[in-house]
Amino acid sequence: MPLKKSKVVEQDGCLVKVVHLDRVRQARRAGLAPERLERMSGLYKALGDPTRLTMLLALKDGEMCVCDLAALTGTSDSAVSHGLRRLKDLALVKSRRDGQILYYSLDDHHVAQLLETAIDHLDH
Amino acid sequence: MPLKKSKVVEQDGCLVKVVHLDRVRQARRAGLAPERLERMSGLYKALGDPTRLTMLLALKDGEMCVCDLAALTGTSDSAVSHGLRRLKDLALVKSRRDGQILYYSLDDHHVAQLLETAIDHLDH
DNA sequence: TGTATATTTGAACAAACGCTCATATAAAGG
DNA sequence: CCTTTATATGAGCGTTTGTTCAAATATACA
Repeated sequence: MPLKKSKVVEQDGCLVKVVHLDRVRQARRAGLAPERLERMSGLYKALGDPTRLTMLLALKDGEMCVCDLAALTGTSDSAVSHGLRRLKDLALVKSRRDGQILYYSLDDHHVAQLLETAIDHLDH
Repeated sequence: MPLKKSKVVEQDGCLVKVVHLDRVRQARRAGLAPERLERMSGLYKALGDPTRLTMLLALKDGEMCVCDLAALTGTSDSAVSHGLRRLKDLALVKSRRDGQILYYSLDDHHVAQLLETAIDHLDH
């Protein structure tokens, strides 16, 4: 079997070495637009923090308010509030006010599914 | 409708205020073990970087070698290698050697599913 | 064996992150 | 109104992160 050799090609005005130029081009075509890629990694980044993740997993079973989530996660109300804002900006959670209390819950069923899929992967 | 009031309870030797103590206790029971939570957030953290995410999305369509991924992502071979090691430690990718070249691919179908689920969420 | 190619590894450093603290807003009740 | 309670917000700060650079492996080939 003949072994592959690398070529040096121009890319954005720079010289770059590649082994499978066709494969790289295909990946570039199939890849996400920069804006969507940024959104997608931002989504994962938000989920990649134990505190925020604990909140989301808890909200899978029903709505909770800020100070309950603070008691659960063992951090301050402030930290929880900061975290919830990020999750809300990404449409992962939504809130409902009842008097002074804001009840947070998962934004839609996609979010729970997102969590389930990752949990499935945990067991190898 | 009577509005909820917060209680102050003891937790780990500290005083913490909660509104729905029962709800917090339920969430604590249902929650993941610390070790699994850490693994899960570590998984998301690995996906939460544009460079690594670009690699994974590209590998969905077939295996690629390090320098191809470097050309695709616009970073150095070294950066790609560092990234791939993290993904490999989390069983997100696997590698196969053919001569001097290492071909990386998604570890199993779960990974592609993990990516698809997130892409679905992107469109609201 | 010696050179070239492909990838890995560790240290170093700037950038991004999550928390805390102090302060601000919002709603309820006296 | 004024106070209390629940949450939000911005600045500051120590930690983590991703990249680069230099040097180390590993395989192929002359």
